Amino acid sequence: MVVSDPSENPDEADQTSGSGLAAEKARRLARIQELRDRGDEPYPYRFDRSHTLGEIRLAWGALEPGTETETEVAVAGRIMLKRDTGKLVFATLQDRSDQIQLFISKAVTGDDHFADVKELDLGDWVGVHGTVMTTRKGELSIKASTVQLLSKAVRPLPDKWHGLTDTDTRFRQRYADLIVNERARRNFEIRHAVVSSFRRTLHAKGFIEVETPVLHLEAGGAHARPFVTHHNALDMDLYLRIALELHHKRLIVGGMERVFEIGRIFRNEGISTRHNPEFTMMELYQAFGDWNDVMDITEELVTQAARDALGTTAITIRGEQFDLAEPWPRKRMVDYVSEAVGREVHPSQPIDELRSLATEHGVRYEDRWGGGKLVEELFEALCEGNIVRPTFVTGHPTEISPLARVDRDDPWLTERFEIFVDSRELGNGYSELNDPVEQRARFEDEQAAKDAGDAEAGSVDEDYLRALEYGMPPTGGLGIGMDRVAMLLAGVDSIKEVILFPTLRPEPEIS
RNA sequence: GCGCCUCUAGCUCAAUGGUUAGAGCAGUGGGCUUUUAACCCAUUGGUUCAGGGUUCGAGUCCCUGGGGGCGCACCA
Repeated sequence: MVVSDPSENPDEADQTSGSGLAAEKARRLARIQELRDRGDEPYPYRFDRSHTLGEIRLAWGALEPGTETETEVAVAGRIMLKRDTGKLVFATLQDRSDQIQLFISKAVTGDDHFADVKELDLGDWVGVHGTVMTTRKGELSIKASTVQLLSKAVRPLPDKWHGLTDTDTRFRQRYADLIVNERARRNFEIRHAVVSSFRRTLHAKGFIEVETPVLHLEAGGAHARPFVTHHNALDMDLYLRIALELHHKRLIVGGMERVFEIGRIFRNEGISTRHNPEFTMMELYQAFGDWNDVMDITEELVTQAARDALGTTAITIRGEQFDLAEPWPRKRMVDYVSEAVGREVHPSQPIDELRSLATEHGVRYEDRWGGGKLVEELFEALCEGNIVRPTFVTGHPTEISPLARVDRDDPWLTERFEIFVDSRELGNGYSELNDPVEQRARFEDEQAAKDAGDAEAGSVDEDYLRALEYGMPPTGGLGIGMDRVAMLLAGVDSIKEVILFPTLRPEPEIS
């Protein structure tokens, strides 16, 4: 550890007057030195607490005003507010669970200790021994006998009332955002509740949680541009995964029957209110099931997550109330498009008809696109934006679904669905294609598209085909964007509100 | 990548192109033993994102660059 002598840094040492940031830091650093000079440690190693603040409120929240108890407690947290009335100091202590007032009286603590309390700054961490009481006005408080500094904050907190509002600062300094913005803390509690709820639901259904490689030889399982990295010892490029799918289905071949993973995936694409380059995907695969089974599981997962995170299945989207517990509509993509254009649309139609339909509705297309791709583009342009309530859009054209099984009733379509909520895609699932011969043909189509210049197209994954050749049972598979579910339940419009440290450009200079 | 908006004290915000850029909070000094964003008195603190330009005069207008936001494009 390097300890610098403050005298070597006159910029910081000689600015204890004034009140700029540098002066404020210098003043607090001087206080630290003062404590050490007299033998006190401003950064002690540990503190034993008897209760969290939430536990205190739960147990004593109903005390009558003006009650003094004999109950000795030890609590710890950060000083958020201080109200100094002379010989009596009120402070607001915050821990993860709650905020509770400290009642610190000079007559109780003694003169010397009280002087130290006066020296505490907003932002300091303290451990407090005292008794539970309520004030005359009924505020639940800890009457402190000792207030021990646990960690001295050198940098001042943001505005005590307004908190942090500048989004740039909030996302860059998430630590400060979490300290002062209750809303930010709540969003991440919801996210946690969603993730743990998914795990509980899936464990109860007999799914095994697996961990599969992040570094891939081929970035398969989705259409997206990958990040490339390099392994020095093997001297080869590797791709960060863009999906979990292909490894999971290898495990189904291996006989694991029910697997899931909640993992980070990476897509080298634009950043927006709905996209972060790294995000969290839950994928699951269930042997002997098909798309209907995984649609049912989807409803159950999200509905249960709402119960666990919010205590209700009622949610509001764009001012409209919906109950997640009601069955979600299931409707074919071709039916959406047919409805939007006023006549029957299907990828089997002559390509010229579909192209003129695209032109008619202002949808630009490329000549290499087939009818299936055109139908999807029409759906995205004309229908996607109108879907508000949770909905399964089903029957994606085979052309755009290289890993999905063809619909048992329609060879142009697949047994595939996407979940849409508030115009956003929440997830995707299908009856898995398990015929190795057909899978090879689909891969070869992908490879042809890639060779023709489609940067997001896949290629032939020979190892995956070898796995299929051993035989994959009929399987239903599902992928859900966990960040999007968290957004839905937290009621926020930006994915950055549910990702602790979203991807940002580097800061020019930190002061 | 394109368009629009935005950036002022540690934080939250003011400031018709016109004195020396202000206020609240935080900080500092003083007062106060039941406060609740405590209060009262006094007070410190600025590279107005950066660099150019127009002007007698620029936080304000223009240009270039940077950060961020929103929209579009991209995005299974």
